[in-house]
This record gives sequence, structure tokens and C-alpha cells, in this order.
Amino acid sequence: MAITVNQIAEKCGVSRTTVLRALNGKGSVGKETKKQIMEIAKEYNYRPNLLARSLNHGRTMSLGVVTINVENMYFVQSLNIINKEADKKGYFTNIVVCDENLEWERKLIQGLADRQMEGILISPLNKGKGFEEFLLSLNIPVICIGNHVSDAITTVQVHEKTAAEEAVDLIAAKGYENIVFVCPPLENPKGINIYVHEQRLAGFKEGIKKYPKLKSEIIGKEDYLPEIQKVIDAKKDYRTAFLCSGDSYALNVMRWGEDKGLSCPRDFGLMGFDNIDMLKYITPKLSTVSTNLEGVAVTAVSELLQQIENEQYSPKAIYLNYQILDRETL
Amino acid sequence: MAITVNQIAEKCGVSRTTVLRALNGKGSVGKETKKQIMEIAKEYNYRPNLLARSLNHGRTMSLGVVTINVENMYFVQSLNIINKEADKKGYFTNIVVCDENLEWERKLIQGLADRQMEGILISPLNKGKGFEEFLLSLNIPVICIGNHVSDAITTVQVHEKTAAEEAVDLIAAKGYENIVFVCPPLENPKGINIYVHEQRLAGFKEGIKKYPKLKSEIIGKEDYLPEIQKVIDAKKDYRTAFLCSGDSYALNVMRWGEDKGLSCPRDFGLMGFDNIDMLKYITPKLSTVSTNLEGVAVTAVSELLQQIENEQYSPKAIYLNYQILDRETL
DNA sequence: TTGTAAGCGTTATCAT
DNA sequence: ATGATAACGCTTACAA
Repeated sequence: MAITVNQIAEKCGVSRTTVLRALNGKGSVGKETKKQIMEIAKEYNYRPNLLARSLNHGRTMSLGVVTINVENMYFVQSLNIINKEADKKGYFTNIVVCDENLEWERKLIQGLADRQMEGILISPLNKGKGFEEFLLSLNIPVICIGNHVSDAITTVQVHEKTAAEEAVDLIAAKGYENIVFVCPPLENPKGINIYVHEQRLAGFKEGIKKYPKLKSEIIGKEDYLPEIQKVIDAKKDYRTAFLCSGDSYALNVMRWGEDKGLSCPRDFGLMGFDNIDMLKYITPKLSTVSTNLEGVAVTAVSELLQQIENEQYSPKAIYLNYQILDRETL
Repeated sequence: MAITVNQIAEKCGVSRTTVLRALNGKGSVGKETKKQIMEIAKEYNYRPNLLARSLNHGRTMSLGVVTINVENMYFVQSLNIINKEADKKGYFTNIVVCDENLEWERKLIQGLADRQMEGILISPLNKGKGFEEFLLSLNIPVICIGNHVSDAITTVQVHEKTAAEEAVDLIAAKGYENIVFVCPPLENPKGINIYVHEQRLAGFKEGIKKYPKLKSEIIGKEDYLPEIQKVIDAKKDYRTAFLCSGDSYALNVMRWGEDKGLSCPRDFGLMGFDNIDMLKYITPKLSTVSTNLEGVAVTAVSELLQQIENEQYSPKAIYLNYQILDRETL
């Protein structure tokens, strides 16, 4: 459908080399010849076929990004930033979405690699040795955001563990006597990568050690609202706060509370993780931990490009600063 | 870095044709030869270069999707659906994001076309004759979602105009005496495509005609909250409802109200458009119009694939059903 | 069973 | 100023 250099050459009765010179402005071309070439090119709306070009000089100048279901919107937010940063350096960003399915994720990553993306950014759902080998077999730089897969693959993250410790500090300082950590299932039957949650949990456990009088509990179930209910029902004369490993959990708890006529911080304290964008629409303002999405995205892209452009690179673990946001729910 | 058919052929001392036959399981290959080829391929993790393959048979089996800033999340929601539908038919989906910038949008679309996407899905920010010509110059099928660009380009949408009329009916039936339509700036200095809002506005105007006693007003400013304030301040003895052309507007109004100690429906009625996913986290439950994101996405993909696969196709305007959702804010 | 040759659209090198 | 040729990696006839 689209016109090619060869076709232009034929129409103009010159060789394709001449056409190229005219089009790309390199080398010298007869004035009249050039004019005619440019006219035809314009008329038929010539555009270079980037597949062919890439095939030729072995570079696509494209990055692949695997993102997940909108539920976990904290990653979706980064897409714009990634796109902008990549563009600054002349790279095109190809995003694919993976609806929380391990097999799909691999399939999509493979699809990106097969399409010759020069590097891949991913907040992985998969984990383990097999996945590590898979990523390494791609033979292109891969950067993990948040979730860690292996030391052989660069991860950009915030120090979730100490963030959780500080969150505990804050909650304790506010005078809560019982603190409940809410996170995804830890037994994790599906084998999903919940590294960040594990880190936060570790931080939580570490954090409460400092407060021997503090009661604590961990809720790590798919169906966590009934457990929350139990906690509230059992509530005696002490104040309880829920520290949720992810703002969505916290929002669900908040919504659940509203249905029961409970509000925070009056009836219980509530704190999330991630500081997702939609929080600005939520009342009361959720206290949370900002995991610095923007910084992580910028760093991840810059690191990826570095790995692409330097023949030699070594995997790293990069930590960015987080921020404890004490707002209205504690 | 990755191994190619030629390299395998060389290693095995056969021609690349033989290697291809072994790899693709077509034609007959000597048992031993095949075994050796497969081993080398496995060892070096051979994967066909899809750029080369596409270049060869003129098909990429890929779709491009242009999506916008997460603010307008109503489109982001569709991505998963689009991806799944495309995959069912064997297509790969490449998403790019455009942060509300007219130039960027064109650039990204061109980038997708240059990379030989076979079709493009877009909820366009651009509009007008120039943009229409641009899209047509791509020479590949383009489907617009929501916003209309030209009759020469297929649009999939819901009937926003009648939806707005019905919304007015609902609000009037609830006994409101003053109804204020909130939408983006209509003078629209940036030349952004606000077709859906224009349609809704038209529906609003049509709708109120049926209720001569109903007071009404239109707020179409970037900075609309002060105008809302004025409406509330001027409020006499009649009940006011805000019909917002987009749930984000409604949520902002709700948040604004909360800051002022006002709540709906006690102090004013509130209704949105789109039924974006995050509404489930919002209290009180926002009354809104479901613009059937899922249906639109599925239809758009199926229509796009049809246009890709049939040489001859004619642009259409496809309308899907919407749904008035009367919840708690009216 | 295996190989040769041409082609997809672009680019780079070397001649004329 | 212009052209011929080979190359990128894969595919598909068409031989041998």
C-alpha cells in the first residue's frame, strides 16, 4: 500500500540510491532530479519502513514495557514518565498489558523480544529461577521495577523494608496499641512475585520488635475483609490501626468501614503503601508511603538505556528514597 | 547477540533452507541433521526475528493503540480488553501513551504506522480536516473510540447525546429545579477534540427543553470550581444538581464539596459520565452514565480486524448502548 | 533429503 | 551526480 524507495526510483527513472540521497539529504543529487523525487515522495506520502531500516542496521530504538492490570494502577502511572524519558533519548516505547497471568507475562515479554525491543522494563509477576533464566535467555537488558527476581537482573525499587519500619514507628507514635498488617496471601499458591509485600512484611516484623507492648497481627488472605471484621469485633479497649501493603487494600478497608458506619481515624487507623494517584479523590486523605513512582520510573529508564548502550554492564540493585505521608487516617 | 538461521546453518554445515525446514517442521529433513539443528537452536536459544519475518511477508500481525494520560482513566481500562481480543485473533497489541499533547499524538501515531502496525485504535485528542487527512495518509485502518474525527474514519461510541437527555430526565424526575452542566472549555483554545463533550452538551440542551420550569446553566471553564462556588452561593430555595461531562469532574466537585462541608445529595445533586472503575472506591456512590467501555473496546477491535482483513471496507459510525446508573448522589 | 536464488525495504560501500 | 552490489534475517519457489 505504502510507496517504497524502489517504486519512487522506478517512477523517476533513477536508481534507488539516488532516491535515498535525495530523501535523506546526504550526498549530492541533481537539482531537477531531486525536485522530482521529492514531489513523488510527497504525493505518495513516502515514509521509510522502520522494520526494514531496523533490520538493516540492527537497532530498533524501541523499548518494551510490560504493565499490569489497571487494578494495580501504581504502575500505570509511571507509563507516561517512562515514555517521556525514553523519547528524550530517541527511543520509542512499546507497552503491553498483562492481566495478572503468569503465562501471559512470559508470552508478552517473549513477543517484545522477538520484535527486537532493545530492552525491557517490567514489574514482574513471575519469579524464581526459571523466570530468571528465561529473562537472561532474551539476551537483552531487562530492568525490574519494584519486584525483585534475581541478583542477575537489575532492580529499581525503594527500600520497602525500612519504609514499613518507619510506618510502624509512625503508627506507634500516634498511640495505637494494636497494629494489623494487611497483605496478599503469603502462601501464594499461584507462585506470584510478591517481593515488595514480603519486604514490607519483614519491615513490619522488624518494626514492631521495638514496641514490646504493641499487639500485632498479620492478615494475608485473599478474602481479608472478614478477618478485618474479626479484628474489629474483638476490639476491646485498645486502638487498632491497619497497615495495608498497597493503597488498594487500604481503600477497600475504608470502603468496608464506611458500609459498617465506621470511619477512620475515629474507629480505627489506616495506612497504605504506594500513594497511588487516585488518592486525591478520596476522603479522608489516606496516610500512606510514597514509593516515589516518578523517581523509580526515571531511574529505571535511564539505567535501561545505559545497559543498552554500554556493551558491558553489571546488574545492580538500585534503591530510591521513599516518603512517609502522614495525612488524615491515623 | 541472538543467533540467526544463517549462523545455525553454518554451525551445522548445511544450508539455511534445511535449517528452516527443521525449525518450522515443514518439508523433510534428515533425522540426524534435524537433531543436530534442533540442538544448536536450543543451545543458543534461537528465536526468529519477527522484523525480518514481517518484512518478508508483509504482515506484522500487530495493532497500535494510542492511549492518553491516566487522568482520563476511562480509556486505560479498555486496554486489557483490547489486548485480549486482539490476541484471540493472533494479533499483538502495541500501546503507546500520549500525555495530552496534540503534537505527541501525531508523532506517536506516525511512529506506530512507520513500524508497520496493521491498524490503529485511538481515542483522539486531535480533530479537524488536517488530522483526518493525516490519518488517511497512513493508509491503514484507524478506528476512533469515543471522539469522532470524520465520517471517513470509523468511530465506535455510545449515543452520548441521548444519554445526556436521559440524564436530564432522571435529574428532573428527582425534583431538582436547577441543573448545571459541567464540561471542559468549549471555546477550546488548544483545538482539542471534545466531541463527546459537545455531544453531551447538545443532549443536555435538548433535554432541558422538555422542562421549561427548570433553571439551567453551563459551566465550561478550565477553572470550574469557582463557578460551582458561585452557583452554590447564589442558591436560593431551589435544589441544584450538577451534571458533569466526565466522572473526574464529578469527583472533583464532590471533593470540593467535602472541603466546604457540603455533601450530596443533601446539599446538591451530582451525576457523572463514564462510570470509571475507581468509582467503586468512592463514597457516596456516584450516579453516572456507563459508556460501556468493555463493549466499545470489544467492538472496536473486532471492527478494526475486519477492516484489516477485508480489502474493501467502508467507514461507519457504530453506536453501542449506554446505561443510566442512578446511585446515591442524586 | 538438500540447496540455490530471489525478494521484502532499507542502508552502506564502492564505482563510475 | 548517479548507479551497482551486498547486506540485515527470514521466506518461498524452484531445482537437484
